[in-house]
Amino acid sequence: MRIFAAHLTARTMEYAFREIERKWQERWRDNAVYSVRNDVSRPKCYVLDMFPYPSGAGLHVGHPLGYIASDVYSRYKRLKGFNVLHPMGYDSFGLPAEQYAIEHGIPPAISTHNNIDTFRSQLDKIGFCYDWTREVRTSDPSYYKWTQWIFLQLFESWFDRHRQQARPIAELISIFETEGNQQHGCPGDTAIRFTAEEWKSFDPQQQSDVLMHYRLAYSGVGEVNWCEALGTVLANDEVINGVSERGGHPVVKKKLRQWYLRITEYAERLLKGLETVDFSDSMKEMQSNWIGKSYGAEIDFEIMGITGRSFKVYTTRPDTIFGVDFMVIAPEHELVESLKTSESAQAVEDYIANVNSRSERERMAEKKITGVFSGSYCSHPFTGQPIPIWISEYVLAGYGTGAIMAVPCGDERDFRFAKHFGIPITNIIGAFYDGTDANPTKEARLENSDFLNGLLMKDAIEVSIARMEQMGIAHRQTNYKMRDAAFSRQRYWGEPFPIVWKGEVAVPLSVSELPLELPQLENLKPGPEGQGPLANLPEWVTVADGNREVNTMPGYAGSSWYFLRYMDPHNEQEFCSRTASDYWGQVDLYVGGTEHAVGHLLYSRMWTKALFDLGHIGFDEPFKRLLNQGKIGGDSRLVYRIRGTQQFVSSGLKDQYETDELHVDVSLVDGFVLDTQRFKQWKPDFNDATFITENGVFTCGGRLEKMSKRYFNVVNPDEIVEKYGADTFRMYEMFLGPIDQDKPWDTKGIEGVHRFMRKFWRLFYDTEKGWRVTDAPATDASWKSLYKVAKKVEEDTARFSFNTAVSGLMIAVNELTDQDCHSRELLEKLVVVIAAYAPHVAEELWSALGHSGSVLDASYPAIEEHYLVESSKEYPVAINGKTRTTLLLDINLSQSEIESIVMQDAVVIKWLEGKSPKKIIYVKNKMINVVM
RNA sequence: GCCCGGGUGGUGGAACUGGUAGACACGCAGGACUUAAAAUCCUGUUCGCCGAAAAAGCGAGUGCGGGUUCGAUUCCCGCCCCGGGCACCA
Repeated sequence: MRIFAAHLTARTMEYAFREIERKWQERWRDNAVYSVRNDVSRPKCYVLDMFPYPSGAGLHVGHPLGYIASDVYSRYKRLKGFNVLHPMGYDSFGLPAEQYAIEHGIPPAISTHNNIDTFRSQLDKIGFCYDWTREVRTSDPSYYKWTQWIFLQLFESWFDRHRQQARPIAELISIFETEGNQQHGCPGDTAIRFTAEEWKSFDPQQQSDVLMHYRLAYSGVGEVNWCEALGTVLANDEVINGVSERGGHPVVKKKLRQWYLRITEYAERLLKGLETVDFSDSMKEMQSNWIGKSYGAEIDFEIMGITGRSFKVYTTRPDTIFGVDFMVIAPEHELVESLKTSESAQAVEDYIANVNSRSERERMAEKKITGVFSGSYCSHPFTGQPIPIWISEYVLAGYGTGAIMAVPCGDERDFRFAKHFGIPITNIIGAFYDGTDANPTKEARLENSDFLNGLLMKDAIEVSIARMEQMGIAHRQTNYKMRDAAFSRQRYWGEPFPIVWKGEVAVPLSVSELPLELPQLENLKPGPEGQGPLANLPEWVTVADGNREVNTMPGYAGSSWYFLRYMDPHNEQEFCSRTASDYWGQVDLYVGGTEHAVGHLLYSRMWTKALFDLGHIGFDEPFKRLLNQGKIGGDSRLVYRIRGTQQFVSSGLKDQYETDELHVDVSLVDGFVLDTQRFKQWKPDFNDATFITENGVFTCGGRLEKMSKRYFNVVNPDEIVEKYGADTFRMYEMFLGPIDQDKPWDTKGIEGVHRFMRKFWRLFYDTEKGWRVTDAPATDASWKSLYKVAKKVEEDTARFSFNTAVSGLMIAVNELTDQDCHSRELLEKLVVVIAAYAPHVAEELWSALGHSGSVLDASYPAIEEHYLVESSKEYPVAINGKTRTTLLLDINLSQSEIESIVMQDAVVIKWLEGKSPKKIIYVKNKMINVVM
């Protein structure tokens, strides 16, 4: 098909990547090459990138790494015959846009829109195969209509612990009407118990309050960091030493009404579900640590002096019951008031006041031991001895019962507390306790432990629980560290809650009233009394017989279900049709960073489970397989200035002077060599700079660190694409190393990949000879090279070993060049093999080879194994495990044939020194080892 | 402190199930082509010893010290270092 080559000018015989890439990007767009239909007749593959927040800073070369990997994988699967869903969109609600609006007066909707445009234009240059007709934006009312709808689904549901699934709240109401809540204890407040008759006697307000304790999305009172001077609520990391980070104003705990998701009800299923998904072990580990399941017992202790009053502690080590030297309750514990005595009252109150002045994060970070004696005692259930009850912040109100039994000989924190306050320590583990440290062992034999004496601790756990259960003072209890997720923010730029408060009753909007649009608002200052900015819009807040909820949803609301919307993005009747979700199902490959390990991934897993329970989708884990890409670090360049001067010294000589180190923009440096002229112009300070060079060259120092503007080490993908082309950029990002590892960016290294691209091009075109493809048959050696690389790219892409796939392509191109192979039949297949990695050049050559459609509609070549079969192999021959020579041998030789050949070999004879070998190990197709 | 990753040439990395350590690149050195440069191509490049050099040969070598094995980057035990996550969770 020389016709196709004929119109090419000499200039285009060169690898003109800029023209090629522009041309194909336009064609892809104009012909909607990447739009995907929900074609249920074809096998599906769903490949998804983690939802990006469109930040104003733009992309650096580290950001697209995961996108390139998922793009390569998507294209590869399409070549293998799959209908591939590969969408992209924006998690466009969020705090940065709101903060930007407050500081610059640009409305969040506008700045977000601009950021998305920048983001998109950067992505487009890299040549991704996203189906942009499916783009979603969480801040778009047509999207958040369904976020609100799902919120209402959660609001109208409760979790049936017997069935371990969500059910409609209406079913709970009918249960209450027939049998009260005897079978379904209240997750929000275990003290709530009622019969059917009592339920019916409740007024609407009481019924509403009870139901709120069951709902999966519920409203409750939570503590926030309240800063009176700023009139706003602060996040934990905005509070330092009890004052606000901005301005240093005092911050106090304030109880505010908040929304929560009852994710704790799903703890068990979130844990179990990990067994069914293909995530890395470390990712599963992080999630299960976060969920934090533990087995133990709740034990009642009688308080002395208050007849009949007792309190519960939670412990995982009931076997240590005789080692209890004191009790500790959280400062927020409800018994604090009743435990304090006239002598202790002042100290207790001072302590509580001090604790309240600090954020939870600070309390957790606190290393000092603090606490106060409550003034009261409880009695030991077996010995009847009095045990002092202390109050300390190291016990958290939200975990277990908010009270512990302290066993200083076995628990590090209890030990330090006892030492600090001079509380005597009982030893129940003999020599395992040395008096200088607690020992948390379970292997000791118990002493001083009455009926447990002589038992191994791990066995005594069961014995002690059984005994205490029998006595009616304890029961087994499984606990989870995880807490319910706070689901409201006192902010503007988020989804409004579809809730109207009528008195104290939260009334949901009806579906027909959705979306409840976020009103335009000029002034984004906080509302009165810690409320969000929406409280400043009374005309929006006030509705007939009620007030709208003024909180908005947090960032993770929209991102918890977006993968479902991509399946059916324009559906105005449903969040996603069941037909679409049944077809596309789970995300087959989810690509993103580890920073979302416990937040986003757990929330979206919970939403998926709830939607599954309620019958809206047919699967309960959203992501079948997770690939975490590593980060690309920056390679900074440093110059050394002699202190107090404008004289700079080359890095090899810097130790001879007293110097200060400065970061220099990496674009001014070639490798390590500084362009001193440009450096002088870079900043006014350096106009008069002088340089002490080494042999006329000024070299910089280097350091690997985070890619960041302040280190001047940011490399913009736009520049790389402009200089080398998108295909080279994609290939190079993949070539850098294993996708899941962190690695430094080295712009210098991209040259090698670009050389490879040109070498590949020259299999087809030569600047002088023009089009080189011929109809001559390829040699067997060439076919072997082709099928070897086809097989390698296939296997390596499937297991995400993109770097080795690229090196395989390099080897193939090197071999085919050496073989002077220009066979059309062979090169057509090679173009398909490379297409997923370098899509633009593949399209160009596919077209030049005479094809009219996209190369993506070709099929990946079937491997013809017979070209790969070897008849002989060069075996390494080792003497005692050390390779001494090699022998080219037929692959099908027997052990005895091998032995006789090996024994005649001169090198082997030399090493044997006349002795006969003990044995000869022959592993077919691997190696030969002569053991002396 | 606990948990999870990871330590291989000057650099990024390869070696997939225990079988020729260093593929493929970068960089560097030398050479060809060129008036010159760019581009391209060729040769060499783990370290040490031996040698004028090349070839050949020998020794060491995958963070350190042991072990299992005919054979260990790979498996086991004990350390060291780097990166990440969690951190009073009873």
